[in-house]
Amino acid sequence: MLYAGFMSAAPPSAPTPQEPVESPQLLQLGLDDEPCLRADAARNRARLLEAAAGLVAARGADAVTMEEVAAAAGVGKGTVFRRFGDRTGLLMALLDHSEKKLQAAFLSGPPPLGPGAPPAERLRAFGRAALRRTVEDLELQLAAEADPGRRFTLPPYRVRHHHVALLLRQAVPDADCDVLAHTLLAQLDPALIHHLMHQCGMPPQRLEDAWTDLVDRITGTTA
Amino acid sequence: MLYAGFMSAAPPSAPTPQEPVESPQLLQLGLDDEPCLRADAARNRARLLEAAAGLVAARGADAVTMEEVAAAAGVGKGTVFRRFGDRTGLLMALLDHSEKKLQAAFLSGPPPLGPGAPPAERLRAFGRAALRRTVEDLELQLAAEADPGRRFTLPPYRVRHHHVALLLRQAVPDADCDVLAHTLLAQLDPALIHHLMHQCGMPPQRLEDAWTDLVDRITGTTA
DNA sequence: CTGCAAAGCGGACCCCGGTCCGCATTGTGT
DNA sequence: ACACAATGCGGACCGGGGTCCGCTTTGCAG
Repeated sequence: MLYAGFMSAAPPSAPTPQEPVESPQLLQLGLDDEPCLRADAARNRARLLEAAAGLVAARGADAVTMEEVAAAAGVGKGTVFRRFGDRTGLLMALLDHSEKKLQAAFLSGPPPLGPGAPPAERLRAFGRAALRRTVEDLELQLAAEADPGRRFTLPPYRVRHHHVALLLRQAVPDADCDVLAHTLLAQLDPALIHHLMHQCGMPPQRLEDAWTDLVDRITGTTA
Repeated sequence: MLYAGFMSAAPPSAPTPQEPVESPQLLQLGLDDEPCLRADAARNRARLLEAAAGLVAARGADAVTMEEVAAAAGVGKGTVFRRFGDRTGLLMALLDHSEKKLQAAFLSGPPPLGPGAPPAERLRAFGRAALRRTVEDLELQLAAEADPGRRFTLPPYRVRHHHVALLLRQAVPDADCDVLAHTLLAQLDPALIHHLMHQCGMPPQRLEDAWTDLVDRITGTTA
């Protein structure tokens, strides 16, 4: 399970010794953020998030430029990138709160989402929850989708994948659950949701039904 | 089924009256390309493709810049964009030939890929073929992935989706085949393939097996 | 062969994401 | 209180994708 570098042919010579960003690669399991920054840094971070949220809300995620955010927060462009790594990082930070809430719910909340219900049941609940959460701020999720290559290595995805794979192993021990989990998660991909809802005009209910049906087929359960 | 604009909040005022590009939005069903260009245009197009192919082969897809391609072909940058629309367009044009071949094979080739075999059988064959074809030039496919939003509206994807949905409707008439087809196709996504093979170290055989297994589970077949 | 509209060309230009590095701010040890 | 690392800041800078518009080429009609 080495989740290292990944840039195709980039020489891994110097592992870029300066890289605070945030939670560089590790699983974000809920409650680790903000590794005690310096006073001014913390203040700027807060300002940036606020400014970004405001601009995004006002003009839509992909009409907002990094420089604008910096300006609105009253800091320099470099500061934004130092803190959040890149555009995707900033956008993800904006989504972080609600993602954490979802994570908490399916990792340790009450059944059927959390532990306690049978796996197939939990899978169905997971899909419903994730779907609704995604629909809430679709636009932002969409804009936060990194270049296709990184998608699967981003912490939020990894957590979801780990969870779904776990449930699958309980429900269908004879399947290749690692791969299957990716397939299931694909049906919750913001880009797909957007396509189905906004371009094909499907109602959210249909997506929930499709998820349920898929889980039923794969686990062999009949609802 | 309106597949219009799609840019979230962009004013659709002027539908950009000049847009030759190629096969703007329609299904590419095999044999429509090159709507008779002017002599010089055709020559430049050929030169560009050749130059691009050369550079990509030599230095890897994402180390090649549009300006380089233009220079190598002895034309101006503007010409590249006029002909191919954007970077993705150029890359896709490079993949066009092999994609057409695959399309021909599953649309009208011999069974089990083409018509004649039972649907579940055809689905299995489709996955195998698509998988192998994708592995062949993974890097290019990866680089050609557009921004996530456009993925599902690109002609090659639409053709595949249409095909898979058709087979599904025959095999499992009671399911939501439109959505299900997207789910199946997700397992053939170049980005996922790359992740599983190059970052998780899975052998191609395992992906083929996973596809077969998935088809079996969904169609209820046991073969 | 010639004239002329349409089609195509090309490179200067813009924009934006991302980097870099000399300077300013912290906060800690004494 | 002071000095001095370490940490962070910021804006000049760069590279590459994509656009624009005046000029050239093409090829058709007469």
